[in-house]
Amino acid sequence: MTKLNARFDLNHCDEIGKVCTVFNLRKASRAVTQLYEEIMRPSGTLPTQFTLLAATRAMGPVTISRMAKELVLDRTTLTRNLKPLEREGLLIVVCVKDDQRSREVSLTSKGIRKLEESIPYWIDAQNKTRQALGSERLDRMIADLKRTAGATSDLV
Amino acid sequence: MTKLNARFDLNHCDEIGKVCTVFNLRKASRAVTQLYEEIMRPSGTLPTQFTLLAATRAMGPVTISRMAKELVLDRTTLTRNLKPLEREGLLIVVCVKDDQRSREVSLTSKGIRKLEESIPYWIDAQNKTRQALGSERLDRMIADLKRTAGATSDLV
DNA sequence: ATATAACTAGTGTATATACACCTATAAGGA
DNA sequence: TCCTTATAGGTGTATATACACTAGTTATAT
Repeated sequence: MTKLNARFDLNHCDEIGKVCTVFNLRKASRAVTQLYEEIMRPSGTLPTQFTLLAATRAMGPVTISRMAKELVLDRTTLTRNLKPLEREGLLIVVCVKDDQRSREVSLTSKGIRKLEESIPYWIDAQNKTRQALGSERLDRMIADLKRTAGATSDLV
Repeated sequence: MTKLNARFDLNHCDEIGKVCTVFNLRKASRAVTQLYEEIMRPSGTLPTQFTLLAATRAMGPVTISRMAKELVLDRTTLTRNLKPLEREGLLIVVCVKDDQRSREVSLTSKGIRKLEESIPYWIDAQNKTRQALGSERLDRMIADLKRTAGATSDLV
Protein backbone atom coordinates (compact mmCIF):
# COMPACT_ATOMS: atom_id res chain seq x y z
CA MET A 1 0.00 0.00 0.00
CA THR A 2 1.59 3.26 -1.14
CA LYS A 3 1.27 6.40 0.89
CA LEU A 4 -1.00 9.10 -0.46
CA ASN A 5 1.86 11.56 -0.67
CA ALA A 6 4.15 9.10 -2.37
CA ARG A 7 3.88 11.02 -5.66
CA PHE A 8 5.62 13.98 -4.04
CA ASP A 9 8.88 12.19 -3.45
CA LEU A 10 12.15 12.86 -5.25
CA ASN A 11 11.27 10.62 -8.16
CA HIS A 12 8.17 12.55 -9.11
CA CYS A 13 9.23 16.17 -8.91
CA ASP A 14 7.39 16.97 -12.12
CA GLU A 15 4.17 16.49 -10.13
CA ILE A 16 5.24 19.27 -7.78
CA GLY A 17 5.23 21.89 -10.52
CA LYS A 18 1.89 20.67 -11.75
CA VAL A 19 0.06 21.06 -8.46
CA CYS A 20 2.01 23.73 -6.58
CA THR A 21 -0.22 26.71 -5.86
CA VAL A 22 2.50 29.30 -5.34
CA PHE A 23 4.42 28.20 -8.42
CA ASN A 24 1.42 28.33 -10.72
CA LEU A 25 0.31 31.65 -9.30
CA ARG A 26 3.71 33.24 -9.75
CA LYS A 27 4.15 31.76 -13.21
CA ALA A 28 0.80 33.13 -14.38
CA SER A 29 1.66 36.45 -12.75
CA ARG A 30 4.87 36.64 -14.73
CA ALA A 31 3.14 35.81 -18.00
CA VAL A 32 0.36 38.36 -17.50
CA THR A 33 2.72 41.02 -16.19
CA GLN A 34 4.89 40.59 -19.27
CA LEU A 35 1.84 41.00 -21.52
CA TYR A 36 0.65 44.13 -19.72
CA GLU A 37 4.13 45.60 -19.76
CA GLU A 38 4.41 45.11 -23.49
CA ILE A 39 1.01 46.60 -24.27
CA MET A 40 1.36 49.49 -21.82
CA ARG A 41 4.96 50.31 -22.73
CA PRO A 42 4.04 53.25 -25.01
CA SER A 43 2.27 54.88 -22.05
CA GLY A 44 5.53 55.00 -20.10
CA THR A 45 3.75 53.53 -17.08
CA LEU A 46 4.57 50.08 -15.72
CA PRO A 47 1.50 48.01 -14.80
CA THR A 48 2.60 47.88 -11.16
CA GLN A 49 2.96 51.64 -11.09
CA PHE A 50 -0.35 52.07 -12.88
CA THR A 51 -2.13 50.13 -10.17
CA LEU A 52 -0.42 52.24 -7.51
CA LEU A 53 -1.59 55.42 -9.20
CA ALA A 54 -5.13 54.06 -9.53
CA ALA A 55 -5.15 52.88 -5.92
CA THR A 56 -3.97 56.28 -4.73
CA ARG A 57 -6.66 57.96 -6.78
CA ALA A 58 -9.30 55.56 -5.45
CA MET A 59 -8.29 55.75 -1.78
CA GLY A 60 -7.72 59.48 -1.76
CA PRO A 61 -5.14 60.78 0.70
CA VAL A 62 -4.22 57.59 2.54
CA THR A 63 -1.51 56.57 4.95
CA ILE A 64 1.25 54.20 3.90
CA SER A 65 0.19 51.50 6.35
CA ARG A 66 -3.46 51.51 5.39
CA MET A 67 -2.65 51.41 1.70
CA ALA A 68 -0.15 48.58 2.23
CA LYS A 69 -2.68 46.51 4.12
CA GLU A 70 -5.29 47.06 1.43
CA LEU A 71 -2.88 45.95 -1.31
CA VAL A 72 -1.53 42.96 0.69
CA LEU A 73 1.86 44.57 0.34
CA ASP A 74 4.55 44.85 2.98
CA ARG A 75 4.64 48.40 4.31
CA THR A 76 8.32 48.81 3.51
CA THR A 77 7.74 47.49 0.01
CA LEU A 78 5.10 50.14 -0.58
CA THR A 79 7.43 52.85 0.68
CA ARG A 80 9.99 51.75 -1.88
CA ASN A 81 7.50 51.27 -4.72
CA LEU A 82 6.28 54.83 -4.23
CA LYS A 83 9.80 56.21 -4.64
CA PRO A 84 10.00 56.21 -8.48
CA LEU A 85 6.54 57.80 -8.68
CA GLU A 86 7.54 60.47 -6.16
CA ARG A 87 10.75 61.12 -8.07
CA GLU A 88 8.75 61.68 -11.26
CA GLY A 89 6.42 64.04 -9.42
CA LEU A 90 3.36 61.86 -9.99
CA LEU A 91 2.48 61.69 -6.31
CA ILE A 92 3.51 63.23 -3.02
CA VAL A 93 3.87 61.80 0.48
CA VAL A 94 3.29 64.40 3.18
CA CYS A 95 3.10 64.41 6.96
CA VAL A 96 -0.31 64.36 8.59
CA LYS A 97 -1.24 67.30 10.80
CA ASP A 98 -2.98 65.35 13.56
CA ASP A 99 -0.45 62.53 13.81
CA GLN A 100 3.20 63.33 13.28
CA ARG A 101 3.99 59.66 12.76
CA SER A 102 1.73 59.18 9.75
CA ARG A 103 2.37 60.22 6.18
CA GLU A 104 -0.31 60.43 3.53
CA VAL A 105 -0.03 59.68 -0.17
CA SER A 106 -1.81 61.78 -2.82
CA LEU A 107 -1.64 62.17 -6.57
CA THR A 108 -0.32 65.38 -8.05
CA SER A 109 -2.04 66.92 -11.06
CA LYS A 110 0.80 65.51 -13.12
CA GLY A 111 0.04 62.08 -11.65
CA ILE A 112 -3.64 62.43 -12.45
CA ARG A 113 -2.79 63.34 -16.03
CA LYS A 114 -0.40 60.41 -16.31
CA LEU A 115 -3.01 58.03 -14.94
CA GLU A 116 -5.61 59.33 -17.37
CA GLU A 117 -3.25 58.96 -20.32
CA SER A 118 -2.39 55.39 -19.32
CA ILE A 119 -5.95 54.15 -18.95
CA PRO A 120 -6.52 53.45 -22.69
CA TYR A 121 -3.41 51.24 -22.79
CA TRP A 122 -4.56 49.41 -19.70
CA ILE A 123 -8.00 48.88 -21.26
CA ASP A 124 -6.26 47.47 -24.32
CA ALA A 125 -4.33 45.02 -22.14
CA GLN A 126 -7.52 44.10 -20.28
CA ASN A 127 -9.33 43.43 -23.55
CA LYS A 128 -6.53 41.35 -25.05
CA THR A 129 -6.39 39.27 -21.90
CA ARG A 130 -10.14 38.74 -21.97
CA GLN A 131 -9.91 37.77 -25.62
CA ALA A 132 -7.14 35.26 -24.90
CA LEU A 133 -8.81 33.63 -21.90
CA GLY A 134 -12.49 34.02 -22.62
CA SER A 135 -14.82 36.06 -20.45
CA GLU A 136 -16.14 33.17 -18.46
CA ARG A 137 -12.76 31.84 -17.41
CA LEU A 138 -11.36 35.29 -16.73
CA ASP A 139 -14.24 36.44 -14.53
CA ARG A 140 -14.17 33.17 -12.63
CA MET A 141 -10.43 33.35 -12.11
CA ILE A 142 -10.49 36.92 -10.87
CA ALA A 143 -13.20 36.00 -8.38
CA ASP A 144 -11.09 33.05 -7.23
CA LEU A 145 -8.01 35.26 -6.98
CA LYS A 146 -9.83 37.76 -4.76
CA ARG A 147 -10.97 34.95 -2.51
CA THR A 148 -7.45 33.56 -2.46
CA ALA A 149 -5.87 36.88 -1.53
CA GLY A 150 -8.38 37.34 1.28
CA ALA A 151 -8.31 33.81 2.66
CA THR A 152 -4.56 33.31 2.65
CA SER A 153 -3.60 36.77 3.89
CA ASP A 154 -5.83 36.11 6.89
CA LEU A 155 -3.71 33.08 7.73
CA VAL A 156 -0.46 35.02 7.92
CA MET B 1 -25.92 57.28 -24.05
CA THR B 2 -22.81 56.62 -21.95
CA LYS B 3 -19.80 54.86 -23.37
CA LEU B 4 -19.17 51.33 -22.26
CA ASN B 5 -15.78 52.21 -20.80
CA ALA B 6 -17.08 55.22 -18.93
CA ARG B 7 -16.63 53.43 -15.61
CA PHE B 8 -12.88 53.37 -16.15
CA ASP B 9 -12.41 57.10 -16.05
CA LEU B 10 -10.67 59.05 -13.30
CA ASN B 11 -13.79 59.23 -11.16
CA HIS B 12 -14.12 55.47 -10.84
CA CYS B 13 -10.60 54.27 -10.16
CA ASP B 14 -11.85 51.86 -7.53
CA GLU B 15 -13.34 49.84 -10.40
CA ILE B 16 -9.87 49.46 -11.90
CA GLY B 17 -8.55 47.54 -8.90
CA LYS B 18 -11.65 45.37 -8.87
CA VAL B 19 -11.36 44.17 -12.45
CA CYS B 20 -7.65 44.48 -13.27
CA THR B 21 -6.22 41.07 -14.12
CA VAL B 22 -2.58 41.83 -13.46
CA PHE B 23 -3.32 43.55 -10.16
CA ASN B 24 -5.46 40.72 -8.82
CA LEU B 25 -2.97 38.12 -9.97
CA ARG B 26 -0.04 39.87 -8.33
CA LYS B 27 -1.98 40.55 -5.17
CA ALA B 28 -2.98 36.91 -4.80
CA SER B 29 0.60 35.92 -5.61
CA ARG B 30 1.89 38.09 -2.79
CA ALA B 31 -0.62 36.69 -0.31
CA VAL B 32 0.09 33.07 -1.18
CA THR B 33 3.84 33.62 -1.36
CA GLN B 34 3.76 35.14 2.11
CA LEU B 35 1.86 32.12 3.43
CA TYR B 36 4.25 29.62 1.85
CA GLU B 37 7.25 31.56 3.11
CA GLU B 38 5.94 31.49 6.64
CA ILE B 39 5.13 27.80 6.62
CA MET B 40 8.32 26.77 4.85
CA ARG B 41 10.61 29.06 6.85
CA PRO B 42 11.85 26.25 9.17
CA SER B 43 13.07 24.35 6.11
CA GLY B 44 15.42 27.19 5.23
CA THR B 45 14.17 27.08 1.63
CA LEU B 46 12.22 29.93 0.08
CA PRO B 47 9.21 28.80 -1.97
CA THR B 48 10.71 30.31 -5.14
CA GLN B 49 13.95 28.43 -4.54
CA PHE B 50 12.05 25.25 -3.72
CA THR B 51 10.32 25.36 -7.08
CA LEU B 52 13.66 25.91 -8.81
CA LEU B 53 15.13 22.88 -7.06
CA ALA B 54 12.09 20.76 -7.96
CA ALA B 55 12.16 21.99 -11.57
CA THR B 56 15.85 21.15 -11.85
CA ARG B 57 15.21 17.70 -10.44
CA ALA B 58 12.28 17.18 -12.80
CA MET B 59 13.99 18.44 -15.95
CA GLY B 60 17.28 16.74 -15.27
CA PRO B 61 20.38 18.44 -16.66
CA VAL B 62 18.82 21.29 -18.59
CA THR B 63 20.10 24.42 -20.27
CA ILE B 64 19.34 27.84 -18.85
CA SER B 65 17.31 28.91 -21.87
CA ARG B 66 15.11 25.84 -21.99
CA MET B 67 14.43 25.99 -18.28
CA ALA B 68 13.63 29.71 -18.51
CA LYS B 69 11.16 29.15 -21.31
CA GLU B 70 9.49 26.33 -19.41
CA LEU B 71 9.09 28.50 -16.32
CA VAL B 72 7.96 31.61 -18.26
CA LEU B 73 10.92 33.36 -16.73
CA ASP B 74 13.31 35.73 -18.43
CA ARG B 75 16.56 33.94 -19.14
CA THR B 76 18.62 36.53 -17.29
CA THR B 77 16.27 36.32 -14.32
CA LEU B 78 16.83 32.59 -14.11
CA THR B 79 20.61 33.08 -14.25
CA ARG B 80 20.34 35.38 -11.26
CA ASN B 81 17.84 33.26 -9.35
CA LEU B 82 20.19 30.29 -9.61
CA LYS B 83 23.03 32.25 -8.02
CA PRO B 84 22.04 31.84 -4.33
CA LEU B 85 21.46 28.11 -4.89
CA GLU B 86 24.83 27.75 -6.59
CA ARG B 87 26.50 29.66 -3.78
CA GLU B 88 25.01 27.26 -1.24
CA GLY B 89 26.19 24.31 -3.31
CA LEU B 90 22.69 23.00 -3.96
CA LEU B 91 23.14 22.96 -7.73
CA ILE B 92 25.83 23.40 -10.34
CA VAL B 93 25.87 25.02 -13.75
CA VAL B 94 28.39 23.49 -16.10
CA CYS B 95 29.37 23.89 -19.73
CA VAL B 96 27.97 21.41 -22.24
CA LYS B 97 30.46 19.31 -24.19
CA ASP B 98 28.72 19.43 -27.56
CA ASP B 99 27.86 23.12 -27.52
CA GLN B 100 30.26 25.52 -25.90
CA ARG B 101 27.58 28.20 -25.72
CA SER B 102 25.18 26.25 -23.52
CA ARG B 103 25.36 25.61 -19.81
CA GLU B 104 23.40 22.93 -18.02
CA VAL B 105 21.92 23.03 -14.54
CA SER B 106 21.92 19.99 -12.23
CA LEU B 107 21.26 19.34 -8.57
CA THR B 108 24.11 18.30 -6.31
CA SER B 109 23.59 15.60 -3.71
CA LYS B 110 23.36 18.38 -1.17
CA GLY B 111 20.64 19.97 -3.29
CA ILE B 112 18.75 16.70 -3.53
CA ARG B 113 18.91 16.32 0.23
CA LYS B 114 17.75 19.88 0.74
CA LEU B 115 14.85 19.36 -1.66
CA GLU B 116 13.84 16.16 0.10
CA GLU B 117 13.95 17.82 3.51
CA SER B 118 11.81 20.72 2.27
CA ILE B 119 9.04 18.65 0.73
CA PRO B 120 7.13 18.03 3.99
CA TYR B 121 6.95 21.77 4.66
CA TRP B 122 5.77 22.39 1.13
CA ILE B 123 3.10 19.71 1.55
CA ASP B 124 2.00 21.45 4.72
CA ALA B 125 1.66 24.74 2.85
CA GLN B 126 -0.21 23.01 0.05
CA ASN B 127 -2.64 21.44 2.52
CA LYS B 128 -3.26 24.65 4.43
CA THR B 129 -3.97 26.45 1.18
CA ARG B 130 -6.38 23.73 0.12
CA GLN B 131 -8.05 23.95 3.48
CA ALA B 132 -8.42 27.72 3.21
CA LEU B 133 -9.75 27.78 -0.35
CA GLY B 134 -11.57 24.48 -0.66
CA SER B 135 -10.54 21.76 -3.08
CA GLU B 136 -13.00 22.68 -5.78
CA ARG B 137 -11.98 26.32 -5.99
CA LEU B 138 -8.27 25.54 -5.73
CA ASP B 139 -8.25 22.91 -8.46
CA ARG B 140 -10.30 25.13 -10.72
CA MET B 141 -8.05 28.11 -10.11
CA ILE B 142 -4.85 26.18 -10.79
CA ALA B 143 -6.31 24.92 -14.05
CA ASP B 144 -7.23 28.49 -14.97
CA LEU B 145 -3.77 29.72 -14.00
CA LYS B 146 -2.10 27.15 -16.24
CA ARG B 147 -4.30 28.18 -19.12
CA THR B 148 -3.56 31.82 -18.37
CA ALA B 149 0.19 31.31 -18.32
CA GLY B 150 0.04 29.44 -21.60
CA ALA B 151 -2.35 31.75 -23.43
CA THR B 152 -0.79 35.05 -22.42
CA SER B 153 2.83 34.00 -22.79
CA ASP B 154 2.00 33.04 -26.38
CA LEU B 155 0.93 36.61 -27.03
CA VAL B 156 4.25 38.13 -25.99
C1' DA C 1 36.09 29.16 -46.97
C1' DT C 2 34.40 33.02 -45.15
C1' DA C 3 30.91 36.35 -44.04
C1' DT C 4 26.62 36.71 -41.88
C1' DA C 5 22.86 35.28 -39.26
C1' DA C 6 21.16 32.80 -35.31
C1' DC C 7 21.79 31.16 -30.86
C1' DT C 8 23.47 30.96 -25.75
C1' DA C 9 24.80 33.24 -21.98
C1' DG C 10 26.37 37.08 -18.73
C1' DT C 11 26.41 42.26 -16.80
C1' DG C 12 24.64 46.82 -15.72
C1' DT C 13 20.79 48.97 -14.19
C1' DA C 14 16.13 49.54 -12.48
C1' DT C 15 11.95 48.08 -10.27
C1' DA C 16 9.33 44.69 -7.00
C1' DT C 17 9.29 42.30 -2.72
C1' DA C 18 10.02 41.33 2.26
C1' DC C 19 12.56 40.81 6.82
C1' DA C 20 15.35 42.57 10.65
C1' DC C 21 16.34 46.47 12.89
C1' DC C 22 16.00 51.29 14.18
C1' DT C 23 13.69 55.96 15.24
C1' DA C 24 10.04 58.90 16.45
C1' DT C 25 5.40 59.82 18.00
C1' DA C 26 1.01 58.75 20.32
C1' DA C 27 -1.65 56.41 23.90
C1' DG C 28 -2.34 54.55 28.49
C1' DG C 29 -1.51 53.29 33.11
C1' DA C 30 0.87 53.78 37.74
C1' DT D 1 3.93 63.27 35.55
C1' DC D 2 6.58 59.58 33.84
C1' DC D 3 7.21 54.94 32.33
C1' DT D 4 5.64 51.49 29.25
C1' DT D 5 3.54 49.99 25.24
C1' DA D 6 1.61 50.42 20.82
C1' DT D 7 1.82 52.56 16.39
C1' DA D 8 3.85 54.74 11.93
C1' DG D 9 7.59 54.95 9.26
C1' DG D 10 12.46 54.47 7.20
C1' DT D 11 17.13 51.81 6.08
C1' DG D 12 20.20 47.92 5.25
C1' DT D 13 20.30 43.79 3.03
C1' DA D 14 18.78 39.99 0.19
C1' DT D 15 16.03 37.81 -3.29
C1' DA D 16 12.86 38.18 -7.65
C1' DT D 17 12.15 40.14 -12.07
C1' DA D 18 13.16 42.06 -16.72
C1' DC D 19 15.40 45.05 -20.43
C1' DA D 20 19.40 46.84 -23.00
C1' DC D 21 23.68 45.70 -24.16
C1' DT D 22 27.74 42.78 -24.84
C1' DA D 23 30.62 38.58 -25.97
C1' DG D 24 31.35 34.15 -27.59
C1' DT D 25 29.74 29.95 -30.35
C1' DT D 26 27.29 27.54 -33.91
C1' DA D 27 24.84 27.31 -38.19
C1' DT D 28 24.05 28.91 -42.85
C1' DA D 29 24.46 30.90 -47.20
C1' DT D 30 27.17 32.25 -50.99
